[in-house]
Amino acid sequence: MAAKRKLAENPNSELIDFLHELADYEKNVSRMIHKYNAYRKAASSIAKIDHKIQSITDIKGLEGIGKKIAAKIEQYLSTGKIKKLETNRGDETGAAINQMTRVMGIGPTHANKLVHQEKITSIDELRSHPKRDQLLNKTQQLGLKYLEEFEQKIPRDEIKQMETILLREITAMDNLLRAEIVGSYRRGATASSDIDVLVTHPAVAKLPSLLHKIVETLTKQFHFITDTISIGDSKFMGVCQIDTSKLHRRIDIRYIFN
DNA sequence: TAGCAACG
DNA sequence: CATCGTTGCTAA
Repeated sequence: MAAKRKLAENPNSELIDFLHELADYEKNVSRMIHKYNAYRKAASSIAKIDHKIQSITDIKGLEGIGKKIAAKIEQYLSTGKIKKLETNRGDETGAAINQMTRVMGIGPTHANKLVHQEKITSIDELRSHPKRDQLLNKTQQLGLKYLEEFEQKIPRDEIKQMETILLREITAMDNLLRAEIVGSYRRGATASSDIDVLVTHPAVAKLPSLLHKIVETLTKQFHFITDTISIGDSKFMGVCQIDTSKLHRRIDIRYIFN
């Protein structure tokens, strides 16, 4: 295989990162979803520019860049910094809220509640909190338990091994069932953030309970699935592990029935 | 049971 | 890339 070339970096990536950071703060901490959208829109406009922005005239009139954001970009161009961003970074409460949102299932609403009502300021404090299990629903408890593992990318080779097991065991259950790994793995990625499985059955009006059956088998017979986050008739979200020496991984199984 | 929160 | 469908939780 040809050596993988490093993707040419966007000439304005630092500015784009700053805008994303401002956006996240508005969404997670200030709870201003419209400001969040405005920053995202501005960032995506700038991402389309293929040369390094030299002056404010390069972006004046660009879609999604109004007075307020233009002023911040001006600050960035002249000083390399954005005051608002520096202020945000100095906000310890805001930092705590952002930490909480690292946990799967904890969004802006719950993160704010944990920090403002329970005065929790870090992941460690959340872990050791006496009321931890009352403060978090089941999804969030799993998210906290596996936080560091879920933040690790899954090497392609590991997904390949999982693919072998999944395809074998699912077709063994019913030889009409077809399973395939989709998502970034399917698109050739060398590492993925989760495993995305698509299961189809050619027969019409097949029982919706088939997904439950698949999940039950992979859990009880093979101990491949270790936890269920949510399960309905068409979508399973959970946790799996190829063997006990490997990390726990996020897995989604979608079942398409006609 | 509706409506919110979170995920992908 | 954002919007929307699916799922779970909880207040009413």
